[in-house]
Amino acid sequence: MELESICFSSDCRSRGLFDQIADKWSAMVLAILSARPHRFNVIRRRLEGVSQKALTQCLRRLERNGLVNRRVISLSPVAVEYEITPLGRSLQKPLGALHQWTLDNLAEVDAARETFDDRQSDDAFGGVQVGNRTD
Amino acid sequence: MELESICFSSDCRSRGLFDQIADKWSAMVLAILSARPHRFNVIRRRLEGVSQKALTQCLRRLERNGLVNRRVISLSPVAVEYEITPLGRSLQKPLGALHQWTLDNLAEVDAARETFDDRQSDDAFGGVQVGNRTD
DNA sequence: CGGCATCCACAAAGATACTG
DNA sequence: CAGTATCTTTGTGGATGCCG
Repeated sequence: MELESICFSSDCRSRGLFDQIADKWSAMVLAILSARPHRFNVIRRRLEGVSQKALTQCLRRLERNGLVNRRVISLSPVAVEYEITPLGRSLQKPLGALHQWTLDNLAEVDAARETFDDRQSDDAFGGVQVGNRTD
Repeated sequence: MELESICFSSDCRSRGLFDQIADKWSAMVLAILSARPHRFNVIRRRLEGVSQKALTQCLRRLERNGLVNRRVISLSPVAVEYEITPLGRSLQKPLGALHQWTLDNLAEVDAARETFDDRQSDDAFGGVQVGNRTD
């Protein structure tokens, strides 16, 4: 299994990169941009729940890592467009596969969580309810 | 492109799940466990740089989401073994693909970062050095 | 419009110490 | 051995205000 080839040493630089690219906002932004370039506030609106700060940081990171390009279209009023790069497109597939996995296995994960949480409650006080997690 | 099927609404539950499963420690733990079950400190040692707290939390999360099983082998001295579940194995493939991507594209990302960082410095003070990022 | 700067609250990460 | 508890430090998210 190719997974065994993962490098575990603490100075393996792919660790840091993994952290930078594997987040849900990045995955969603790349998905949105895969169709065509978009402007900041359009992305912001489509990504219900993202703060402007979080989106700015996400786009900066994507830009710095070469996954999107930022283009100023016009000044006054300022218009900025973000477009996906070929490198960004290449990342889309694995990121999409991961997202697909969450979709396919949501139910099974939920079931596992219930089992786990029930077991925790029982362990804590033989049957006494302590309030269930809802996250 | 299947990526377009990503759900962007803020109540889409797959968002939260994405955040829970897409982290480097989880990917590495699953990779380690794919060969055979391992005990806590063995995993800890192979994952150079992970804190005991981070690993505990990671394993708890993996367990709660049904990706690994925790088995107490013996009491005094306490021995615990973690084994990957079928669900965990199914997650390994997409996670591994993501890791493979970081390996394949580290150089290209590095180049992009240099370009980006240089441009930032120039923008700030036409040529005056302000200290380069090293992260 | 597309940001950045600031402040605040809270969550997460680390280090250390202790336990069955 | 495999954690838990605690404390401290760092980071992140939200709200707000300002700018070109």
